[in-house]
Amino acid sequence: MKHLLQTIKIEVNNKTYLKDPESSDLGKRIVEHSILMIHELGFDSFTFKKLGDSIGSNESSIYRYFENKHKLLLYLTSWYWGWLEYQFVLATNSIADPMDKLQKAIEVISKPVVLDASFSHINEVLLNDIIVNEYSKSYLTKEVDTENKEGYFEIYKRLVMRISEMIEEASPEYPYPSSLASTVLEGSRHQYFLVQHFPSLTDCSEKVPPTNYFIDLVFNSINK
Amino acid sequence: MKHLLQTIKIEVNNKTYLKDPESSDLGKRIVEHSILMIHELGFDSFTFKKLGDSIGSNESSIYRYFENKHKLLLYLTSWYWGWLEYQFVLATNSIADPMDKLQKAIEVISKPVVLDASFSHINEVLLNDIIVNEYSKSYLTKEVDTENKEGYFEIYKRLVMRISEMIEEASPEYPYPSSLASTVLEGSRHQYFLVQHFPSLTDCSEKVPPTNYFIDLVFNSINK
DNA sequence: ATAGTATGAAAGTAATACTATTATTTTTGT
DNA sequence: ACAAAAATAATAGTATTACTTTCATACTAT
Repeated sequence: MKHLLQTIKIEVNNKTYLKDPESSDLGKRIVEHSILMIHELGFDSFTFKKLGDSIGSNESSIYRYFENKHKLLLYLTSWYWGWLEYQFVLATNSIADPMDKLQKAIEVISKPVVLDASFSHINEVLLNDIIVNEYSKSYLTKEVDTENKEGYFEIYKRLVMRISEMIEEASPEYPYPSSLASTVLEGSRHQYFLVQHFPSLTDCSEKVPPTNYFIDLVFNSINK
Repeated sequence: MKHLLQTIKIEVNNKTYLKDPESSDLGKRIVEHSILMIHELGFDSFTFKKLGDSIGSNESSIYRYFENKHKLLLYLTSWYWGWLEYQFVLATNSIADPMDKLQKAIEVISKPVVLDASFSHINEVLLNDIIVNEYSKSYLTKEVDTENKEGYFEIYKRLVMRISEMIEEASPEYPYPSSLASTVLEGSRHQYFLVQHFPSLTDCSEKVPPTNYFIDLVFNSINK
């Protein structure tokens, strides 16, 4: 996917950070290496201490950018959904036919992720893998309702609603557009998880992405 | 759902515990109060220290039953899936027609949970809520592949496969029975989560359980 | 009566998730 | 070129967690 504009910045809720990591070299290195490190160690074993050591910086400096590692995860996941939303809008915007539009939408959100050179310090392939393996941890907390009110999940919700609206446009009588939209977005990442860890529970594989399954699912649901 | 047998014991992988909690009074109180406490505090804030205090027992005594709180979560989740599988089999076993059977299966796994008096120290309603809000944490770990090999997710996998087989029986040509089965089981709990925390992302509600949505989804998929 | 088993109490350890203080380096405005 | 301000680094400290260890006590079965 190519960008039309040279300089795009994915806007993330500014409560996720104390200081915008895009505003400095250290900030970008924190983001860059946190992705590498969370991918390598898993979110639970990842600490700011280890991250500081790995980028030759100090724990306390990282705390000036992010309050704690949960907020960093919210930053990374919001960035991811913002990035995906951008591709989603770009790919579907010009399509007039509601069915074609919806099909394209499902493709964008369920196809394998490839590197996007526009954001040099962010490895989208690894970040996608973090989302597949850790995203639920960002909202499976006792603070989810407060954080939701504070807007930490806005981009994700907006994306689900965009899909939901497309389903409604393609089939105004279909009674479950929001549930179906959330099923496709959440389910898509879950199918990738199953391919990696529980291959017997899915018909998808390294070679068969969940795209065909979800296209089949959605179009059979709305065209009874 | 009534049980046919007076004394049913849900069998859980014995590696989840050091000493079977069903074998003693203290063990049962650990399980009983861990459910109350995880439900109240969330899994992340729950500790064996707090649990010990609340049941008037000692942290070290709890460690004699469960290695750590992750293993306790594996125990509770396995018990839950075993309990659900029992109801699933009981409800569907005698149905001959594959379509009726499948419909009943979806109902059992997606309907709201009610208290089951057969297991007096386990509150199934609260346990179900724990599954909705915490289940992913049992497998979103770096150890998932090892633990999967060691059989910690057997019951869950067996349940997905039972659903998958029913889908195949109802519609042998349908190409994604496993993916659809995992979507229904995982998606069902996700829809309950959305009802609780992100109601704008679902068409289900307190009054409309996800059952109808999933029946619609499955039957439109397999009867093109 | 006693050996074995279950539980409790208390203390200790290493790691985590921070906070606070002070020092040093870098950047910026004039 | 120089001073002030801002950013970063170094160090130390705290409370909590997730255990482990040791020892004491109680209860249980023969």
